[in-house]
Parts: sequence; C-alpha cells; structure tokens
Amino acid sequence: MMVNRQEESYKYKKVISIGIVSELTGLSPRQIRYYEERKLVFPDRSKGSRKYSFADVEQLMRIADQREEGVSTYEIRQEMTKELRERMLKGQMNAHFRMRS
Amino acid sequence: MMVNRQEESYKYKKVISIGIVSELTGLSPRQIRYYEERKLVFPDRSKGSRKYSFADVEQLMRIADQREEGVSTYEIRQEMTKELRERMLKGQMNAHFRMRS
DNA sequence: CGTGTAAGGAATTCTGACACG
DNA sequence: CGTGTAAGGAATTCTGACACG
Repeated sequence: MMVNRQEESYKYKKVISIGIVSELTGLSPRQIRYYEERKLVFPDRSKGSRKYSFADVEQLMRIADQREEGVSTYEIRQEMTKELRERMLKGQMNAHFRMRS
Repeated sequence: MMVNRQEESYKYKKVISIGIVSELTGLSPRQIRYYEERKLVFPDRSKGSRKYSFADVEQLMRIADQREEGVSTYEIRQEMTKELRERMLKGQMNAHFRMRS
C-alpha cells in the first residue's frame, strides 16, 4: 500500500474550485463555505477563490454523512480535534519508542 | 507500487480548470488550448469549461519539455500515436500468452 | 444553527479572429 | 506553425446581508 511521492501529492494538492467540489460532494457552495467558517475544511486561496484537494472533498463527504445523521458542525469539530490529539500522541510515542505501525 | 482504486482515480479525475493548469505547468491558457486543438490533450468539459486531470498536467509538462527541445506538435502527436500502438500490441500479447509484466 | 437567496462586483473562461512570421 | 492579444459574452466566485427558524 505504499505510494510514491508524486502519486501521494495528488490527494493533497489544492487545485479544485468550489463549483467542482459542489458537484463531487453534492453539497451547495453555501454549505461548503459555511463548513469552512466552522473550521471543518481549510481550502487554499488562488487569487481570491477557494481551492480544495481530493482529501478536502473526502472530508466534506464525511461531514455530509455526519450532518445527515444529525451531528452538529460543533460536534464534528470536536471529533476532529480529538482525533488530531490522538494522532499527535501516537506520533510522540513512535518517536520515543521507535514503534512500528 | 500498487495503489488502491480511490488513490489511483485522483490522477485521472478531470477536475482542474485551465487557469490552475496554467499555473501548474507554466504554459499560457492559449498554449494549452492550442495543444488540445493539435490533439495532444483531451480535457473534459464541465458546463462549457475545460477540466484537466493530474495526468493531463503531467502530459502537458512533457509537451512543454519537447517543445523547448524544438519538437513540433505534429511530431509529438506522432510519438504519442506510436507509443499507443506499442502499448496496445503489448496488451494483446499479454492476453494471448498470459505474460506477467 | 444551518442554509437559501438576491445583489453587486471582480475575475475566469470561451470562441473566433487578426497579427506575426 | 505556434503564440499573443483585444473583443464580447457567459458563467463563476466572492462577500456581507436578510430570511427562516
């Protein structure tokens, strides 16, 4: 499951405009912008307009699923922060004990 | 070097507008459109406007290199057709003899 | 809270054409 | 042949705001 650097970068390169993201996710541009306001996605800006990565698109699809289940943007944000904390902790443990994942 | 289907698709999904492709390749929109006219790239259309994949971007970078070396669009096209013929022939041989690549 | 919409402006993209060479 | 540019129009995106609830 290893991917070369070039291949990997496709997933994270922010090159997709909001209209296409809207088509890809089924979310309205309004919703997509609102989720940014709530700090759930972080597009780049290219001359004023938002640019998203495929990773962002995946993230937005997860958000859409959770919203359908009635999860609030605040709760989604909490969950994200929590997962980030866990990943950082795991990273620290790896650094200390040279664990293999 | 195997990549899952999701990962793979990022490379070929046509989601990038011409302005971003221009930034990514250093080519002008005019040049990019011209190379399409010469049948060197084949963007999709989303409501009238061209959409490119990362594979297209790579292809355009190769074209840019060749053009700098003085290769004409006609010659580049010939080379592409030739490579396609070879790949198709190889595919046929695989089908017949169950060769492993 | 989450989303729709109308508003006005700025930037993008499209095509066909003329220019140069 | 390959590329720049001005032209006019259409579609996109942006922001801040009002609306509903």
